[in-house]
Amino acid sequence: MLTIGKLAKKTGTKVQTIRYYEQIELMPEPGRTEGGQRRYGDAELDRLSFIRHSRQLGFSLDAIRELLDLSDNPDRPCNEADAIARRQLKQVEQRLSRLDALRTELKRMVRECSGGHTSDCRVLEVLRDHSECLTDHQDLND
Amino acid sequence: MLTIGKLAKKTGTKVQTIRYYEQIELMPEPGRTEGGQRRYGDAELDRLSFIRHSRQLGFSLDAIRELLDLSDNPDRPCNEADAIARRQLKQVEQRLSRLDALRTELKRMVRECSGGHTSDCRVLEVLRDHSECLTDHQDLND
DNA sequence: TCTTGACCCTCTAGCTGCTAGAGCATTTAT
DNA sequence: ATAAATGCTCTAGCAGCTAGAGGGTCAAGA
Repeated sequence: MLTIGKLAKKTGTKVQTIRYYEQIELMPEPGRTEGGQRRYGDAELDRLSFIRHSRQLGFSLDAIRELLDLSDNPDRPCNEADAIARRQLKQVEQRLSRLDALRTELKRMVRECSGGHTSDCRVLEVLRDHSECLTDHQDLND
Repeated sequence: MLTIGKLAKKTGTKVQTIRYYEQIELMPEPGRTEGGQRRYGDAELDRLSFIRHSRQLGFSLDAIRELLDLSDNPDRPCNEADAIARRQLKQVEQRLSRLDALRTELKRMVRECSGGHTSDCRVLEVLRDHSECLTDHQDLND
């Protein structure tokens, strides 16, 4: 039987976070000692590890809820879990390409820093210059 | 003179967001009509564009506050702005490498989906299997 | 000039995913 | 028996917005 602190250590989660997961019903209410302290068994350890692992992979708590649900019902078709993973993959790839563009831009900014005063600092200039970024949302009538 | 709605459109910001920026003093209090509606000029348009552009590059509101401060004081040395940009670049690169690892893992999960029932779904199995991820935080005494 | 509809106002509360702190109780080792 | 370490609940806070209620204002057309 594990105290909440030990469970936290074993899973690399914070104590508060575990209680939070209980509150939002991602983790079940555990048993308690006479004095009212939580005690956890292996099932909870597994579940929390699953959650933590999923979080590290960038799944939202809602997605994790779905995944836990699927894994609690082994008769449901696998493609639901697959779909969640695919959705997640798509999001990750989108984030990656955006970040990649940012990196390029930031590198350019840093490379071109004048080294002088802010009045001719390229970093600020790039940020100030919005001539190229008025395309997406710009309504030319206004 | 722009209404808040026009300003929002021109900068691709939501109206509520502009008011929020005013509230946290990232944007100045604008002039008002007799009836109490906000009216904006070019200075505000520029400032908001700067903010928006910086946000798109992933800067935090705090970082943006610093940057705006620098750009208001053209005599300060450029390297402060440079440092902020470098910090940002570092963060972006960290996020990139983490995301890249995630993508690999997710791709593997999706590739190996059994197509059958969740009971032997690789997606769930990978998530459940924490044998490799007990290294960082694991205290072997517990 | 009046009306209408699009816009604007403030205020409060909500979202995600935690995290921190106050003030107190329990557990465990010595 | 005592004291340190850990646990408890409750409330509030963080970033960075977003949404909705319940109303007021503005500008264009009839």
